[in-house]
Amino acid sequence: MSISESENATASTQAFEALKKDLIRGRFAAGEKLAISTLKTHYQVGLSPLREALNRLAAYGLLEQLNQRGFRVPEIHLEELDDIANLRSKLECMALTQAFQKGDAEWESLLLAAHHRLKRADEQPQQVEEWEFAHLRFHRALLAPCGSTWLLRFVEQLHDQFDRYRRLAPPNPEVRQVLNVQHGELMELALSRDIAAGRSLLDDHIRLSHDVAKKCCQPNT
Amino acid sequence: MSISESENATASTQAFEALKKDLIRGRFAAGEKLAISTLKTHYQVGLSPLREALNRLAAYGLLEQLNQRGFRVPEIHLEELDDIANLRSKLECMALTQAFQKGDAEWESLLLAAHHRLKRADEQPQQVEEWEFAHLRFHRALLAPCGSTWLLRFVEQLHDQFDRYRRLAPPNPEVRQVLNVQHGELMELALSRDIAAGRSLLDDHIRLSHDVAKKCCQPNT
DNA sequence: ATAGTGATAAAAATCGTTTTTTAATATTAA
DNA sequence: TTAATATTAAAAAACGATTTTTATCACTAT
Repeated sequence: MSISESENATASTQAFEALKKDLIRGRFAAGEKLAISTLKTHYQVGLSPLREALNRLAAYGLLEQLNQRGFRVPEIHLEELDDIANLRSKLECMALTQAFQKGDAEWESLLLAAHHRLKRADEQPQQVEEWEFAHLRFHRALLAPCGSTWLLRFVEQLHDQFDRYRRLAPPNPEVRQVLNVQHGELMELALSRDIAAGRSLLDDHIRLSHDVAKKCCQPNT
Repeated sequence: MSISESENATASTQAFEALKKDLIRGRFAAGEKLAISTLKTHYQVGLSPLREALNRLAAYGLLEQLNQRGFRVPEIHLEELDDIANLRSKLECMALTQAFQKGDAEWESLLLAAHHRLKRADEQPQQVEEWEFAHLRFHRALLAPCGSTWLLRFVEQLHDQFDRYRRLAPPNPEVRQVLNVQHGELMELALSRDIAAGRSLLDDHIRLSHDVAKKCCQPNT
């Protein structure tokens, strides 16, 4: 997703990425109206690049844009979480099938590496953002060779949407433990190209996170 | 998609919609670098709203954004057309299944109306944009009650991408004739809730357009 | 008391200019 | 002649100020 090769990022792009992270992390309340002048001082950017970032985020679906009355954080709805999770399952299983068919030895190495990094990050439970990033990268690596740019794009977008809901729930070590085991198993199934088992496990994996996220979704439905 | 309720649209939104239309219509050459100052005079908007529109279009996938070097129209690639068409088939068939299950009498009426408007538009072959709009609306109406906001969003996005390719091909009355018959059949199958036949026909429908579009895709692969 | 109207304050959107970065061209050294 | 460097021109990005729109609140009339 990130346009920037971490170097020459414009103020727009930096603001976009910082805001995106904070929106997924839950720094803003659901339904909250964003005060542009506040954001301006907080993110230390001018008005123009900030507005460009907000426009991108609205087009991406992490903000709502209301003509002549600014931007607001989307509300949380149980039905939307269900929609996101269900579609995510379908699209990721689709991608997994193709990835298992097309993935080569290079892919296996990268997946192994991503999994290792994820396990390492899991040993530092205080560094939440590092784990989140490693987690995202593992799931990306798993589906990367599926061959469809657009499918990967939508999967990423749904993953971001899903994470916004998931991260409303408080950390749960037991569940985390299960999810981590599943990551290892997904990697193994990738190596053995077991499509049926892979799809089934990925589906369980998403459903488990979904169930946890659901519990924190009741208040503002 | 359109944020504006056609009234209080901001300059950003107007520029976004005008540019989107022109990008899909093929007013710009594939790969072309957009000269912002030219666009400014052409669309009669200031720099800020124009840049906001360009940022939205890039996030939507109708433009490429290169940090510090502006915006360009994406290249045309046969492989991408295949990707778009294949994914579009899968997602639309998914949506069709759910729509046929959930659609009610109100949906049937709206679909009937949309089909009628499409047939009328087809009698005025010189008014291309009117037909295109009616066509888009018919396909929207067909899948509307599928129950998944996100699926509809992705379907719409792929439809726009697909149309950019499709509209590179010169008009073909014979093919158009077949497609129109299929629209009527799709409507009939919707009324009779024949999911299997509906999926199969929708798949054929997309494949036929795909095949036509393919022929105009060779030069710059 | 309530609905409607007008004035005021706040915020969003837009504009024109300045700064920064990239691209093109010319210049110099190997 | 080629490659590297400096210079200039062009374009993108960002800023600060202005305009426009919306929201708030007081006031008036019913």
